[in-house]
Amino acid sequence: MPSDPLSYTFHALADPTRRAILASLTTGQKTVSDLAEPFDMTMPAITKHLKVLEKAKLIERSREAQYRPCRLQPEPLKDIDEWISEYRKFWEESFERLEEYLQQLQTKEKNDE
Amino acid sequence: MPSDPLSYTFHALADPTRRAILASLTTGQKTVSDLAEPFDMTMPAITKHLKVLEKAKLIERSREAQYRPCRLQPEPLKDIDEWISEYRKFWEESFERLEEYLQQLQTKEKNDE
DNA sequence: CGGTTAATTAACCATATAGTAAATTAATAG
DNA sequence: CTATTAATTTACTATATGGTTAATTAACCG
Repeated sequence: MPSDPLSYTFHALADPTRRAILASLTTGQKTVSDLAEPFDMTMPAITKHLKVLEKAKLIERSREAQYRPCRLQPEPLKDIDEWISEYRKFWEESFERLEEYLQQLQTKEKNDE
Repeated sequence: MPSDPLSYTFHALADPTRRAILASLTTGQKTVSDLAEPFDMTMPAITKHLKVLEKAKLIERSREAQYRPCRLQPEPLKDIDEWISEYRKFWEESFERLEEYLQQLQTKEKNDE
């Protein structure tokens, strides 16, 4: 388990349950029971997922009476977005090549008329 | 190991060696030995990392004589970019709130003059 | 106080990962 | 054909992950 922040974030996102938890938090803060409800999984399993998300700083937790509400912390996603932006030109280039190819096809069709 | 494509991609990216390999491939295709060279790691370890990247469709491989050149396949990064774009508004909102707060500070300072 | 609800911790299990060294495959070069 | 280079496969290790059940902590309610 590499311990640099970017690896932690990617690792935390590499699980559909954890991504679903994040999605669920986009509508506002939730308790652990709220978050666990849609999943066919015991509470300790959810607690573990939340720890992974917390370690990656993707969520923040507080305490309200016996509840421990979680809320989304988008900063690490921003870091991933920045990392990935270095690669954006590669799929944009592919897209340009595709466009070019499609234009060539169209030109060819016109010539065939 | 969740087997949906997005989880595979995030998992593949959750390792600094694999991200460095991808970065190295941005300058063009490379052989396995080329890719292994900067790392203090044996060849089989690199082969394993390449398999993870290949399974995630982040690289594509071919054969040229006794070499097996790798090249970048950016499509899965595009998928991640699309996934993350759903969350973009969250850090943009935070930024807006910060801007708002800074403006309030400035207004306050003017009133204090 | 005693009972209930929310959540975590502890102990455990099966499987996956990340690496190694040694053996093997595949193609080239002489 | 033989030796060399590139890379993979095999077999093995240690550690991490993702889940379970049972026990424990923490705060509220009557």
